[in-house]
Amino acid sequence: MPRRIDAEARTAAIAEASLRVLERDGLSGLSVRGVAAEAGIAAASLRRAFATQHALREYCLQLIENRVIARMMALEVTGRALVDELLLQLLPLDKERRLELVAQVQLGVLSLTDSELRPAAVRLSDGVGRACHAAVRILTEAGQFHRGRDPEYEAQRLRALLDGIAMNGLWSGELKAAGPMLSMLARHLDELAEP
Amino acid sequence: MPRRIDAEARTAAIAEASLRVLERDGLSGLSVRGVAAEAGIAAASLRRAFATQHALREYCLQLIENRVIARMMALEVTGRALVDELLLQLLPLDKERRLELVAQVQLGVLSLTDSELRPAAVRLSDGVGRACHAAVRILTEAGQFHRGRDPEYEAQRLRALLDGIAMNGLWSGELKAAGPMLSMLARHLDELAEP
DNA sequence: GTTTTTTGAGTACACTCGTACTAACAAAAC
DNA sequence: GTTTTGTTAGTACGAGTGTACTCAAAAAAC
Repeated sequence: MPRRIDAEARTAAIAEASLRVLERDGLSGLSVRGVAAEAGIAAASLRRAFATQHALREYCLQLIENRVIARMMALEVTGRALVDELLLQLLPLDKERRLELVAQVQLGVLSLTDSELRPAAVRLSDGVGRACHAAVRILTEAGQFHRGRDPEYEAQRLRALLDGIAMNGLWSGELKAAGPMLSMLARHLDELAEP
Repeated sequence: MPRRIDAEARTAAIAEASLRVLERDGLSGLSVRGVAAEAGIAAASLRRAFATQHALREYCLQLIENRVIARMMALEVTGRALVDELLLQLLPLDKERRLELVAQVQLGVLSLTDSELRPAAVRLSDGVGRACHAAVRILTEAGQFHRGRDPEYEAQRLRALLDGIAMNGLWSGELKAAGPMLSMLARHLDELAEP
């Protein structure tokens, strides 16, 4: 009976268009009409996939989480190299990751004053924290984490540092700050193995 | 001839009302009518002080910078204690500082897609960087910065860490994260004096 | 007193917003 | 073929937006 049942692909395509709109026009551009135009569909079709704008914004955060996790799962290295690649998925090093991060920050800031959106934003934020704890664990197993250091403290400090590097990278234009971001993170990880 | 010439006090009062609106309602609440209502004045009076909404947003960033700098100038301690107090002015430890930080992040994120607002946001961001460089310099002069460490690297890392701590503090509710933020920063500063 | 300037309140315009409809068209399932 | 479902286009509503006016009231300066 149904004409087509690619509901998942449709919602994903809409959410990806939303991310592009968020990076180009910011929060004010994330409207039903604007996203529908970016996705190349009718506004009514969008509202069939997402009944409210809140559902759309929530799914955007979900999509970002899914994309980051997918990239992390696809990594095939181990030890320190894995930690490097893991954390690099959270920095705005190329167009794709910058797109995700800008969208995440825009929606995250919105969640500060939109209580409905907070749970989704907090979930994504918690994911970053888990990744940093995992990074410390992997370093420990690889013998690249000095036994005298406090794993819990270092995980939290790494998380804050990572967020700070990412934010500073956002203020700078596109790729200008890719080098400094990489070297600072690498240098910090190096230090974890020593004193 | 003029009725009153307290133009500066008026603009400052409006901008302070804007910060309150930004924290309570977010960017979407920063409208001419909304801010005028919060400031307790007529919308026409607001538009006499700020001809465009862009001028209002720009002055909000200016006001935040002025307030932070004023607090820093008022500090009367030296050495490590000065560094502590200096950096604490940039963390959301109480209502006033959280208000400023939320407003700053809201406008900063807006500046990502509003090129007119970028210069003001970048100026404020640069101020944070200068504060971190000053912090490292003060620590060095006080003998609390190990000679083996790289001042430039440590200043940049401190800046990223500070931003990250601040952002993480924002996602957490109000004062819940004040303790962890303080201890993490203190511990990091302690380490700068050693290895 | 009069004059001058700012404020306050109100109104208006053209626009966009989220949301909710309708009606016509297209394609797959039976 | 018919039926069922999804897409499209269009319209409509009430609300909010930035911006731009007008006009009466109020207060300081002369």
